[in-house]
Amino acid sequence: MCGRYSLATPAQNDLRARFALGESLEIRRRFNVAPGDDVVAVTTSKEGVARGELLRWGLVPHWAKDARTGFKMINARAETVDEKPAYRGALATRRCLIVADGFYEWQRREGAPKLPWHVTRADGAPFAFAGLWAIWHGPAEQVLRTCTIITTQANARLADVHDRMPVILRDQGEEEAWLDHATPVPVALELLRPLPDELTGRRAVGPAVNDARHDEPDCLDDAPAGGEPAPSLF
DNA sequence: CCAGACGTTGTT
DNA sequence: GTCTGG
DNA sequence: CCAGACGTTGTT
DNA sequence: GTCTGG
Repeated sequence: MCGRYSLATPAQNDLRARFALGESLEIRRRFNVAPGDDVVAVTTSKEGVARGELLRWGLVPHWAKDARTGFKMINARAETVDEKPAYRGALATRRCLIVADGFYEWQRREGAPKLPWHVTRADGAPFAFAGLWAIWHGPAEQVLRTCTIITTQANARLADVHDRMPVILRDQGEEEAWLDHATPVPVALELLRPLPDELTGRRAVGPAVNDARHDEPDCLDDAPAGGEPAPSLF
């Protein structure tokens, strides 16, 4: 799945050019983005123009009674996203990009603490998750713009760490197709594949990332020696 | 018809 | 809002 | 995803 | 165990 990620790339101007985020959007270096945070995203206006904005991670559908619903909807399964009532409408008209440069997966181990891995593109370049977004009108004048990250089966490169991974669009062409309102849903669904093994990089990291409130560079530090999976005793 | 869910992951 | 289950 | 709470009454 | 908050 995808419950934590990074956008640590220091070159903000490169990000603005690469993803058409606009000049005014504030882009902070993030080492530990968690559900409930405002995240850097690209949506499409009614006129069909891509624009950068901040969306709260955790989709709150327009019919939700309260905003806490979002914590249950941080991911949408690619295999069923066109069937689920909570996502089907968004799939047709509110697809978005969520800008990142890595994500974290926790590997469960017998007799040892869960080991976090930082997964990136093999070349370390920033990328976009395939996402969906929604607008929610709360009590008073409260308006929330929220999003979810689509997940799929993990590729072979990550199979020993976890069985799910977020959908990372492969290139700018796929990103434009995902954002384009003219792309029919069946065509958009074809983009929801695992990143190819040869484009995937991974590195075990230390426990700093475990705490969602800790958003510091040491989240990316190498796992301490002995943190790698020990040979099974049996 | 009304009531209640609407989500994913991992673990038992 | 829309679908499913009762 | 992980971490941390999981409760009520009454008083400030 | 399950829910909430980050």
